[in-house]
Amino acid sequence: MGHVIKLGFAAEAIVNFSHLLKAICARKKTSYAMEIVLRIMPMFNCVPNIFSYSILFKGLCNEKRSQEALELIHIMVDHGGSCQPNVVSYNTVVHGLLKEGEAGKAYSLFCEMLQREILPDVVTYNSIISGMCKVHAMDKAEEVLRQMFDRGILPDTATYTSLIHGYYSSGQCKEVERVFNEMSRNCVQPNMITYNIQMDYLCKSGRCTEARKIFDSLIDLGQKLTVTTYSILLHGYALERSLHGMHCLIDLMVGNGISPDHHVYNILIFVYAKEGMVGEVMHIFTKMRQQGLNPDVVNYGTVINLLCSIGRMDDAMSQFSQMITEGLAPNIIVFTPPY
DNA sequence: GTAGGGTTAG
Repeated sequence: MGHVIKLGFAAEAIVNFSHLLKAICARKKTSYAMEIVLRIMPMFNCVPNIFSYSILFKGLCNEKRSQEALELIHIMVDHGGSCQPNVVSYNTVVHGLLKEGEAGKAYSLFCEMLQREILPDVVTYNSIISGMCKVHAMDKAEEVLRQMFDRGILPDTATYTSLIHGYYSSGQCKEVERVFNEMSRNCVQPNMITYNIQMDYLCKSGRCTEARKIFDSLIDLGQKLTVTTYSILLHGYALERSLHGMHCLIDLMVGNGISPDHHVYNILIFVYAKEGMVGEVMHIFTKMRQQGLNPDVVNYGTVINLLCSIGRMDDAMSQFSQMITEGLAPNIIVFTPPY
């Protein structure tokens, strides 16, 4: 901040402010970022631009404060200043509202952007389609897809990936096949995320072998796999209780230079818990700290759940206290273990 | 040199 102010030249400072705002929002201090945009920047004659505001919108939505983002959009419009929300601003807030289950408000905001003659683009439609797919309203999603074509906006990989995910999770595999065909007809290629969703479905349906075939073919094609892809297959092996498969896969992952993350550790904790190997669970749980990963609320939930299920309530309570000490907010799962 | 969408764990 001192550096930005010392520059004292607003035209250049504005981009530096963007980096600063982004970093502040990443630390979940969006209220502070708002204070900078609305009060401190003007104090230094540095007029916030549309990038500054977009960072705030995204920050608010990430903190589940999309309602406030919506209000800020309205303030900008009503105030009629030189910096007006654009398609990115609307997209960010529409997406945030949908993520918080506010489909009605998201739709109203979508209508507002049309009224202000801000044209929706492929990202706008993808957010809406993905929102529909998440609540398994597949007919509605297909309707929005048609609207999109009517407006001359072509679906891309993300559009089709949302539809594929939606059909898989509502158990309509026949439709998944149709979407894949439509994709290839329209020359839109599946990417890693599409394949991850397909592999996840196969693993959760007890078809790890088929998922593994896709996995291997991606490696053969020289695709850079991420920790997510490994996690999906690892979870598949965990469901099969194939500890051998899991260990081989982790060796492969580490050999390819990818470090285990919270998901990976949690799958390990979970599978050993299911096997009743409590000592091993606690060992993994402490090992993640040594690797510089602080357990998150899901990791604690898994361990507390295990300890309760075997009647070790004192140990469960001590893990619970530790979790609170580390500033983690317990959620409903932590409070509803199977005892 | 600064902003938006689709995937994984209890």
